[in-house]
Amino acid sequence: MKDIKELWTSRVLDALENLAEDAEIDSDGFSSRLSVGKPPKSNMGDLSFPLFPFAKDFKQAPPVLAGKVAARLGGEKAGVTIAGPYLNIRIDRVPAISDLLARVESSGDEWGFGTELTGRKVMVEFSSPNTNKPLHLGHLRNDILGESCARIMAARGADVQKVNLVNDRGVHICKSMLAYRKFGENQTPESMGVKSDRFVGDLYVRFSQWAKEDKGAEEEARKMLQDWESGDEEIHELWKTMNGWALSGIESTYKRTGVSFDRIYRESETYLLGKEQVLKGLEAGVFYKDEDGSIRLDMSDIDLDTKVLLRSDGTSVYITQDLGTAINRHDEWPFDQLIYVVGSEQEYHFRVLFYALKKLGYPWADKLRHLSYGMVNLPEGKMKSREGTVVDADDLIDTLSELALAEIREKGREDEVGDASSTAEKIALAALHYFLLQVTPTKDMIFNPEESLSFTGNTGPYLQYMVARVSSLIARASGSVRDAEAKPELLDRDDEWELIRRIAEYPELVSRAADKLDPSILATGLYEIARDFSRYYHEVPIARADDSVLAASRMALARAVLITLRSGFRLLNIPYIEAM
RNA sequence: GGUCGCUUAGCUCAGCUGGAUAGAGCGUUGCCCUCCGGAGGCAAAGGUCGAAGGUUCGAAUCCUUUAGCGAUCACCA
Repeated sequence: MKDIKELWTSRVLDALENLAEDAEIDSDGFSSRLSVGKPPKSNMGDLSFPLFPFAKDFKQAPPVLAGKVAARLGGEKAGVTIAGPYLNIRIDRVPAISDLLARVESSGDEWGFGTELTGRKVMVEFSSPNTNKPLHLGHLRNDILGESCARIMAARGADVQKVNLVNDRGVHICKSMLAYRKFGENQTPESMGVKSDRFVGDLYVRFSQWAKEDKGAEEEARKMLQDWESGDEEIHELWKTMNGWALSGIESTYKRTGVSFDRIYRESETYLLGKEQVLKGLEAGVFYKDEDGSIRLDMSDIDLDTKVLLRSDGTSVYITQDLGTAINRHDEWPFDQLIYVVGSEQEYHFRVLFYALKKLGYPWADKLRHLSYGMVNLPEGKMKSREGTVVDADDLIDTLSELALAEIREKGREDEVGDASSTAEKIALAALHYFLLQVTPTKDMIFNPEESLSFTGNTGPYLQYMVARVSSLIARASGSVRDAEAKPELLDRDDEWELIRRIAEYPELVSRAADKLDPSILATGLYEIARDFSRYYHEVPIARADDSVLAASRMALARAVLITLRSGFRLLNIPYIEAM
């Protein structure tokens, strides 16, 4: 379809340039002014070229010009019509259908893949959990964005490495450790029968309560951090144990949601990095020593203030280690792009970080990118851990899963589904992931628990349902339909052509999603295919069409729909199920 | 206060480089199971695209101003 579009664009351009030549008009810049669109109604054609931009050159009204171009392109016989100032093109359907169906079939699981990113090494950092509490809804958005973007870029040929920088040290980590010492009574997640990351998280909450009553709590936590940094053995033992609990719990959530990493970095191993770089920068004169003794970055070039890179006592701040880790990573794996999937509240931080690296003279500094995603808010407002309004990731998936299971039972589909609880879990993940991905990443979104649990309308389960229906349609096709050979010329309905067009555009959607780091482009596209197919399915008999050749032709279309949806599911990390 | 972002139907969101009558889902109202899976389909109602200027043949889209909301501006992470 893309080729056809390009072909017609150049034909129209040629026609315009020829006309210009005849009239001795300068045709420079015509190509940049020629745009291609889609007529509002499909019966008007498949491609449209507005001719307003050339009216001035020719000193002719756009409709007159459109008529001349149309005539030159062969007029109606060639599929070219005019509608006022628009030049509309009707694509020759039969060869396009036959070509597309063949391409989808032969690509199979790799339908939608491409090569424009081949050879590019892309590192994607996401998730970044703290080892003092379980994952929450905000992490789920982060995780699915990172995972999905990684898969989409890989589909377009990139060599992707997914990394996770675990925040496993610092005063907040000490807080849950301190709470354990004070209130833990040597219990373990096993002895309490709670998920291990939840166990640690509960202690963190316990600390906050204690700190409210006792002003000395914060001070004790700071003291503990100092002891940790000086290598106190007992504290390190406790730290290892509790981090192990937190991490194994978090990892089981990753596993549950289908998120994975190629490399896990721990802040406890990286937090000392960067100091050297800052000192080198000071020597080179790109940073300066303030009169208070701290080493700073002057950002007046980009209209920002100054930023401390090293404290006056010589210790690191947050950005120091980020400088160090970025440099380390590039040394280890010279990436062409490094994408940080981090909330929009850290935009300032990344501006500073990228600027500092540029000042240090690293040419790859402009290959860094902050994929800044918006906050997930609740209808009542922000999620706040202090107020206990944070939505826990596991709880949320549990709830979704229970609802899905209840739905399966209510519909009496337990037998057809096989393992009902595992199917329910897959439906829950589809609901969750699709909900989080259908919104443009950069925008804040509102998560209404009741509404988002809905399984009807534009939702993940709706897409799964369509896939399940098509799957069973294909699985139950009779032998005569199976054996018959599809004839593209029998797919002559407008709704069939519309479906073909959407399927044909799918690879471009994947490509655009990769380029913009925006899976919502794909999510919307998949929904439209599913919706159109659903309408078609209601409208015409497919497997039960009048004769087996017609049935086989429609089945070929159904198969193309299935292949496309399944491909999209993989890229969006939405589980595929054959029955629900 | 500075910087960045957001504002489209009652609600949640689409709207590709400016192009023909601004689209979905939910909710509301009314239809459709002798028919391949009703977690479905069809239809109706619902909009001065926050406001005001400007650029343009043409603006939800670009520019300026302005209002409301949010984030951010630590020797915190």
